[in-house]
Amino acid sequence: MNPDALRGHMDALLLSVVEAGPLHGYAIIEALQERSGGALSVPTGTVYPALRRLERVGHLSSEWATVGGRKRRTYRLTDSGRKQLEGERSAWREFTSAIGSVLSPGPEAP
Amino acid sequence: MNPDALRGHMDALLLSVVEAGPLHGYAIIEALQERSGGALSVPTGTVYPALRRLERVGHLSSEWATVGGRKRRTYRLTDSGRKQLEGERSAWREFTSAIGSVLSPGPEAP
DNA sequence: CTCTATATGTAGGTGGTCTAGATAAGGGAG
DNA sequence: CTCCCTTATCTAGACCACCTACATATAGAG
Repeated sequence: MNPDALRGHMDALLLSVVEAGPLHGYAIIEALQERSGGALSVPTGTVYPALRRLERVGHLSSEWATVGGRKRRTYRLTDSGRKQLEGERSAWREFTSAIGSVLSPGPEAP
Repeated sequence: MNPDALRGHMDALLLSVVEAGPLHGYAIIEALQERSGGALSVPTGTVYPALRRLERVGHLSSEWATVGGRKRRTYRLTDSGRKQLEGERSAWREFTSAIGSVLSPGPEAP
């Protein structure tokens, strides 16, 4: 997967993964891999800063938890984040539609 | 359209637009707008350097023409570019599939 | 003459992502 | 006990595709 292709879609991916329930960063990375059928392997150096950015703008909130001696920062979708995710989903549809119509070799039918 | 979303898909768009026949930069920008239903308005500062980059790597070739006193640099898809476009199209399908499966709220069926 | 459309190009800035490395604790293998 | 893998988080710095803004030039309309 070309890294540049993810530009501008990272937020949607992260928000979508934590939609069902709170998750910590490491689990988010695994969830991305799993739900994409292994196609998405996003490095930690991308995910952790992105999560902090999303928290900074208010789309996520976080709290620390300790499970089995391991410290985790668990992220939760805020109301703002839920609205944002809605917007991201419709933006995604518009985006794929626009690119798809340029990429598809078929000429317009009369 | 969020500019970042286009990252990594510009090549596919440009190659696809010149697939049917040679076009010059200005016409390529108009074709992108038209074929996307107005969704894609890519600035000249993006397109011209991108076209030069694609020529540098051999996916496009160019020649100057003068039409009605205006100078145009007309770009043509090379064999290498045609192969590249094929690859870009399949990459696009994989990309949309991967993102789509993460973004879609539906849980996997048993 | 002025303004718009056509047409191409560059310099410099932005910012999200990646690379690479640091830190730390649990648990199994040997 | 020691080594190593997994789990878990974080940051500094580099990269580079894209954008903004500007410069240049001709044709044609008003």
